[in-house]
Amino acid sequence: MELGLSLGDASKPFGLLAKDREIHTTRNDLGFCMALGINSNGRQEQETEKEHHDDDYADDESDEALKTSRRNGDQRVSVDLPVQLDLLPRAPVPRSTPLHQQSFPWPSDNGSSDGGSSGNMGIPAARGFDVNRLPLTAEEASSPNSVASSFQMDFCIYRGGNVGGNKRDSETAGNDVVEAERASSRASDEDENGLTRKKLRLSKEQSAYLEESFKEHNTLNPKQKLALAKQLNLRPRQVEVWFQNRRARTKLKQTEVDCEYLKRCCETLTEENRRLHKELQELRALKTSNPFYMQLPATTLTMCPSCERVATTSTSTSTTVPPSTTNTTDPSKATPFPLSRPRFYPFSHTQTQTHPHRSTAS
DNA sequence: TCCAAAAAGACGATTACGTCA
DNA sequence: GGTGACGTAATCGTCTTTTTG
Repeated sequence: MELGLSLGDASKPFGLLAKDREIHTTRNDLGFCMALGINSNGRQEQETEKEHHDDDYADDESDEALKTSRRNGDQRVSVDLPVQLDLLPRAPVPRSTPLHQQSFPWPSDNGSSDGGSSGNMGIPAARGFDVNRLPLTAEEASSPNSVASSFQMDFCIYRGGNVGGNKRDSETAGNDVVEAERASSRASDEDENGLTRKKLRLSKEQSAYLEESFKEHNTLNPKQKLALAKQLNLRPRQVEVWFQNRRARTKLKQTEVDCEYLKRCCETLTEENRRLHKELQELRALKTSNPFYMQLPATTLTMCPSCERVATTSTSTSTTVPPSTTNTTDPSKATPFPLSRPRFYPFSHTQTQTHPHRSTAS
């Protein structure tokens, strides 16, 4: 099943599935481009490797190292995106930061890449966005859900100065320090009761990098997730949640666009319906005023399917009526939809013409 | 080969937190 | 400083698909 919607450039053929590259390359041309497709087996190819669903990054790492592929390393990264939506600004995303200077370290298809060894993309490992992997005390380490780690990220970054190329002005940094201190206070409280939900704000760099990776893959397989988590020093669960929320936002935007488009279609069709009603009334009025108007045998009214000209054929003559000369409606109110259905123009026409597509004998 | 249970992932709905006007 | 709106990280429940015994 395929469903495609393209707004902004109807002249370009709209390809579905495995066209995400094309969509990306034509981003400058498209204001909005969306594709929905389901491949042959009805779902995106699923990553086969199993991964724990946990909140402990350390466990993630150790478990991941012990995992073996159930399909002999069949770590295929799906190319066919079930949903493709490009709602991004036309301006290309600036890649001036080191985060964007290199491609994403997606594990190769053979699964040989561990993400960590495939390149750091210019990101200093464990520096800059170290949210959860900074040195933990034994107590903190025993509490993987503790928010102390996120506090440590903030505090470490700004206490340690410009770490990892995070260039923030002193004012922002000062606010962050205050925020970090607040987080520290909360963290200590939360560690005691463990009830309050923790929430961290991803840095701009992290968000930008996740955004870039989302443009390449809107879903992640476990290896990709782990690699991304390593690169950004986030927990895999955080990456997973971010992608989940990002997909939800994309879908929401997509729904909004769909609604707007359907609304415009509805308005246009309503206008067209109103116009046709008006035309019908005019025809009925004409018929009433001239009761002999449509007394021709039905078999004498024919229409050319190609040019939509109505020919009133009699035993000896054939009269064609060009639509443009007989349409009583305002041309400026013509529907923007291409009207492919045949239209009947029953006005009498004294001028006898030869139908261009048929001989008078036929 | 069939089947049920388990596991994993995705999604929708919702909550809760951080930021800003 | 308080407050509401908004964005978003995080959680929960459910469903679907795949794997496994």
